[in-house]
Amino acid sequence: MVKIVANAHQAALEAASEGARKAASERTFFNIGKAAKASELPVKTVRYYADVGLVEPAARSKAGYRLYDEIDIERLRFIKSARSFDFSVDDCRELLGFYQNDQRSSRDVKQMALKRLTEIDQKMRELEKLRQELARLAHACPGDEHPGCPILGSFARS
Amino acid sequence: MVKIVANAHQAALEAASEGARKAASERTFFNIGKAAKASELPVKTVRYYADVGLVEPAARSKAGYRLYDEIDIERLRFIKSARSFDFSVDDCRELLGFYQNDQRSSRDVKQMALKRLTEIDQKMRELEKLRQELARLAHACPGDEHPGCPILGSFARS
DNA sequence: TATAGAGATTCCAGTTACTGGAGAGTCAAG
DNA sequence: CTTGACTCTCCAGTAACTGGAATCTCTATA
Repeated sequence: MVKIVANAHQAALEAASEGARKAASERTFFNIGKAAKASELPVKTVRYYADVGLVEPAARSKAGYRLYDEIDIERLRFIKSARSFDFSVDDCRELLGFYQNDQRSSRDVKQMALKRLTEIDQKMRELEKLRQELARLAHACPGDEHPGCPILGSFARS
Repeated sequence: MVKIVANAHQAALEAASEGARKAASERTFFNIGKAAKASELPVKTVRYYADVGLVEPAARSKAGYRLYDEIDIERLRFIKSARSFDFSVDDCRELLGFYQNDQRSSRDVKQMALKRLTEIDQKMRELEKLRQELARLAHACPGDEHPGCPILGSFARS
């Protein structure tokens, strides 16, 4: 039996009792609005992830509505987390692949994490340099009604 | 006397008809390649800045070549510096406006610098949080040939 | 049952600051 | 006169969405 949940109240009920009943032949679908809410992503973004083949809905309704099952929603949540670390969408695709592959090695995942980490470190070093220099300039600037300004001066000179 | 560099023999005429911005005598023009080299910007970028009205060439040759004078090149260099602090192109437009306006107040410039500074600080705080959390996860990951991985686990859970 | 309103669809455009490339014209040197 | 280096304009693509238009579809209510 296939169930489609499109109503908020009903969806809540289904979601609530989700753990209790994964009875074999029963399947609960969520349309995009519910999937978005459940994964805390904007609808537009969920649709985008489907478009780029990152998380495609398990099915479509007769009317063409995207239908997400619980595993899809898990995937969406996974992506949301990975994206929050600024992994690119492509990296997310790869991470999701690892996630779904129980033959993976944690080595591969760790490698990606370390790579991302060095990128973050690099970015932070750059920002720190900018911050220092800009702070120095701002500090030297009187910030009054006169035109004399070491910030502009520095930009002009360098 | 008007001096023209880089194949721009018609520039004199055009510049003259535009009205003298430099007292009547010597004017040297550079075509986009020279201007790019002088400002250490890619040709494409210089052209782009012209397109978006950030730094428009003082003149055009008969054949339609962009002709930059020294002041233009100063502007390009100014923009390059400002951009290196990650001021947006719009902010650069504003900063350039200040730079070229001797009625400016250093207050306005300083305000922009401080705003940029808080943005940088904000970004650094975010990155620092990411870095810590990701480092924690990576540290906890064995990085071996087994599938068990706290990084994936964390993404799945959160 | 008619209908209003919420929510879904696709497709297109815009965001930022460029960058790459095609096809064509221009210039100086040999 | 040809060659090669430059330059021109215009179009497309980048990353990861986001906004909006025009058009269904579903459901709750009068």
